[in-house]
Amino acid sequence: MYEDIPVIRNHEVFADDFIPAQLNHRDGQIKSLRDDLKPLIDKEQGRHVFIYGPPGTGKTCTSMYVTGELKSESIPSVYINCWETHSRFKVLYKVLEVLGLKLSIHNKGTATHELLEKMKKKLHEKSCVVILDEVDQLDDDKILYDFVTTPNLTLILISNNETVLADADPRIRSRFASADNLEFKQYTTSEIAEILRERAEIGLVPGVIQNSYLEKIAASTSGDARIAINSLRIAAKAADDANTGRITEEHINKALPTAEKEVKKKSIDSLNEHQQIIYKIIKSTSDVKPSDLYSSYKKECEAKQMEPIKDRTIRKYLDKLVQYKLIIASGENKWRTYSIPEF
DNA sequence: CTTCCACCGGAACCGTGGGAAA
DNA sequence: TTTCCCACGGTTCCGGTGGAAG
Repeated sequence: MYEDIPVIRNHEVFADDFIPAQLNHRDGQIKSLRDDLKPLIDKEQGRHVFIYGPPGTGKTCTSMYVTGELKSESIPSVYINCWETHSRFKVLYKVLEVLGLKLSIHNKGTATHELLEKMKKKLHEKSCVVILDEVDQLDDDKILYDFVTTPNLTLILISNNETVLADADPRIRSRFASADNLEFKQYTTSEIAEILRERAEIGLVPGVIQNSYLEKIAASTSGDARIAINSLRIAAKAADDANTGRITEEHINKALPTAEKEVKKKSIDSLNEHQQIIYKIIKSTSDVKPSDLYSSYKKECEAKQMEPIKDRTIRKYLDKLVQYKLIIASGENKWRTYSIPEF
């Protein structure tokens, strides 16, 4: 009989969507965000917000933290990740769902404009906040116009890219001219270390990890809190599985590269069969020319006895892979080549 | 200078699947 | 049930771009 020596006390603490009770190192942004949304409490129009900054800087977390505070004022907020929910229809559908509108429709058979009308009617009497995470993944910016012309709806747009709105419809841009622009800079190494300490304190059994290990993780994750927290989670899980009762340096060393790969693997897994073939070809041939890519792809399909998709669709897929940052497209027209990013 | 070539990407279109009204 | 409606993913069509070849 083995004695179980747990290391992890609370798994939720290490989940991507965990919101700590006390959010540190983002005081300025939290205050701005609160001010922007404050009018809602007095049944007035809030100020739209545009949040930008590199991954793992607390953009999503901070938004959820502040909008969470509005719950006690019974102001609902709708969080939408535009990676998963990217069509105008689906976004509206989700908003209605959260607003508690009973929808007899499941998915098909209802016109988008009908959903829009329903939403506008509902928001006549009630205000709400809509958070659009990864806005640049929307496949149609009409939805932004829909939102911006809906009274009592305050938008929080989140993106890695500071310039997403630059080529949006001018009517959207003008509405966003008065929006609050909030920049989230990369965390410093010591800030990451402190965030890890906070998580360890509530998520791990006391004393199972040395401070210096937390600092080691912090130092090797270049300001990305999500990767840092995932590293800690993976190391803790390994210690739990090995039943060592504490996290060793070896656990840390193994966890660091795994955490970075995890994100990539997740997106590769979500690709369809054709996209995976294309990805593999690019991976095995550096700087592939489009014509070579098409022919290799067709050959591969023949070998697998599957119907190849058309070139135009391949181009659409390539576009998607570039957005996922799984591949890099360099050069224009004739000189276009595709390759896999370094590291 | 004109034609050709390889590629890009917008727009319209089409078949499919599934809910809803008749 | 049948008929209609509609979102969605993929396809068809095609104009544009810019260097190379004639």
